[in-house]
Amino acid sequence: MSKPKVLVILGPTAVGKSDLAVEIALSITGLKRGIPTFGRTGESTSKSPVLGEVISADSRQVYTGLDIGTGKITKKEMRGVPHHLLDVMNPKKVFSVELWKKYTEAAIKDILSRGKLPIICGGTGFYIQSIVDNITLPDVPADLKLRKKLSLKSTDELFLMLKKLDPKRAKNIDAKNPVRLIRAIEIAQTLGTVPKVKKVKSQYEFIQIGLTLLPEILREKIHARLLSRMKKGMLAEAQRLHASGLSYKRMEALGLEYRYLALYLQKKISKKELAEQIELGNVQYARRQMQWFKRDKRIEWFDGEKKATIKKHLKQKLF
RNA sequence: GCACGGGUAGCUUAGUCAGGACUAAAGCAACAGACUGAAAAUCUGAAGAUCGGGAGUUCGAAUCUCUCCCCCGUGCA
Repeated sequence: MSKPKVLVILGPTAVGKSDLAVEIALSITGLKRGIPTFGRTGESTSKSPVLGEVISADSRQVYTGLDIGTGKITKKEMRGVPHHLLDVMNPKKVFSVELWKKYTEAAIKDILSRGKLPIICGGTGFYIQSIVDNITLPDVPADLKLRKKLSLKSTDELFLMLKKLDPKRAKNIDAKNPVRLIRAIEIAQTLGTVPKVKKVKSQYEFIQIGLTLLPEILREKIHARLLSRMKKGMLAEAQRLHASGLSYKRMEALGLEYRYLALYLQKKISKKELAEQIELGNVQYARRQMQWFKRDKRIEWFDGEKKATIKKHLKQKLF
């Protein structure tokens, strides 16, 4: 009895993951015992049922109201393909890997039970890894009060604290990273130690497809995308978010477009800097994403512009 | 053209007044890397400069003097 298959489409920002996911979802023409088959044309007719559903793996698209700036897929672009894990949290609150994993597990189960193919699509490597490697992280809720208190301390002080609480974790932690240190202290204070992360074999078989583009082409796409987002009213979106109570501080922490949009709205940077910083930030982000992905040797990489090749490959792979 | 201001890593600058541990510092970029309930976040590392060129004064010059070159700014023509 083979495991149910789950498709994963990943890659850096702006390679065209969302489009491909929808296309693949639409090109599945049948399922044999839970295994998809593909149509010759690669296009479903309006009458045939959609047999793939997309689960977003994007740490910012989970938030409501962050639409233009995150490049969230629109209803029209979905072309009838159901999407999960979009708009599940208010941006004033903090989402987490654990939550994503929990929701995603439920979504996969649900999609499979209806005889369809789950397609995880996104660029947040940590989220994807959490489900592919079936990681169990310590079950300690965020203590915002504690975090606030600890955030006033220096990294040296934090490191010393952790060392006292859990010398083992202190040994391999990044001693200069406040975010990591605070989280480790939070866990150690509740559990006594920071337990080792458990990796359990997943009940699913994940097929990870990575999309890449030449750096110059990616850069061009990022540039073009920025212009189109500005035209679509990204600035107004940020204003709307702030008007609805999202602090600039929080907006800055959301990163990339929102970080610089927040700075611009506070008049800390000029319009020219806004554009430059967003573009640069995205290019750097794409590199960081690749840095993460390239560790996972199970990912099969394809040129993002060669969709036909990918579909052909999947046709074999999924059978 | 004359006068004053300016020329220090790819970029923006600190240091020049009062020469000395300057064997030239920082931020950003570029490059490499980490990541285990914040991941578009957070963090690390190494590299990078004959201090515009030359001459001089001095034990010692990015720093003082002379001279040449370059760009911009302001004033005078």
